[in-house]
Amino acid sequence: MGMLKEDLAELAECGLPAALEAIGERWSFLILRGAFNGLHHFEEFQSTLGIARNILANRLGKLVQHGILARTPLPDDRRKIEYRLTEKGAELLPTMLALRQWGERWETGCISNPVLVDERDSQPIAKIAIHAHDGRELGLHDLRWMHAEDIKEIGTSRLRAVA
Amino acid sequence: MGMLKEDLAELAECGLPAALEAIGERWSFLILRGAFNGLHHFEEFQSTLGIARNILANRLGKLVQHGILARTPLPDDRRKIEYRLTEKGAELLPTMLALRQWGERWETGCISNPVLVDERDSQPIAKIAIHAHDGRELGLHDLRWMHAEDIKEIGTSRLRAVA
DNA sequence: GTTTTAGGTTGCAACTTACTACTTAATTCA
DNA sequence: TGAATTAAGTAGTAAGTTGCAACCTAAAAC
Repeated sequence: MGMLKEDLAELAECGLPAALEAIGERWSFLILRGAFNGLHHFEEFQSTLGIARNILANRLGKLVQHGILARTPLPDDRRKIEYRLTEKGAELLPTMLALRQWGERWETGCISNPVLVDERDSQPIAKIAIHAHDGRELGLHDLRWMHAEDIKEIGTSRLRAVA
Repeated sequence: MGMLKEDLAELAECGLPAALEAIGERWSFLILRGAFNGLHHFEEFQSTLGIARNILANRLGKLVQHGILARTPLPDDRRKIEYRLTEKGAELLPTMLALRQWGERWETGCISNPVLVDERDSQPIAKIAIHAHDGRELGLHDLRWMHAEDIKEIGTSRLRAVA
């Protein structure tokens, strides 16, 4: 994969540091995984993850501040607080899956429950991968770094995916 | 997305904690991003990222231990150590991109340099997304968690993607 | 053979995390 | 209604991690 040795300063501005600021602390990612798997309450997170209560309170608070989780007291039992993924939080799913798949492939060596499946046919999802704008899957050698300014728009078959 | 309220114990065994053990510490991810963008030497990482030298040494050491970076003294100047991504490390690229894209979409609000493009047509890659085994893109509502044991193999059109 | 460079290590202060016990408010139970 | 329980969170303190600056070592350059 060709790299640009220049523009290293620009690295500091990319989306990664911002993302890590929001979810890069110890436990944040595991809390999110819990949320994706159906945990919604303080005590559920605490007993499932075994995290210290003050750290959990702190992390939940930060995730809420960042708009990743929504905090709602339930109307029928106002002691109970429900933490639920917002759209912003839910959009971390591809990241989570990619990291989990990597861990399964290179660290644990085995696929673990529960498995995410396509609702239509109950078959496991494909491995998270890099695709061209037209849908072709790209390997590491099909890729290059480029300056945004140098990219020429061409007749885009089905762009819109780039966000 | 349907969740299973059971098997929370199993969460502890999934690939995520293992992955986080390897790259979940502060700075590790940014060091990797540097490696993806062409950094190879201690002083390059240090001056580009502004990380403390002892922390950098510690993190590089852990990444090497985990087989994510390879450490090679250069033959023509044996003071110089080259850190280079292994295959295992390079396979973190989808995770990195997914997280970076999320950060750009939800935190910084803008796309930043350098951009990863398809070498064939120099167009930016598609957004990292979740796909069915047959290649259809899946939204959050097309997904369900399931026990691996309950999944029936069916005539797999082009499986092999599941890892 | 002195100086410079690359890649570290060391010591210490500041910050973060973890463990345990306590608090507060809403709900249930007797 | 009043006592016990539960959900969520706070407080105190010990242990671990991070960050800064100065120092070290071996190879290369002058």
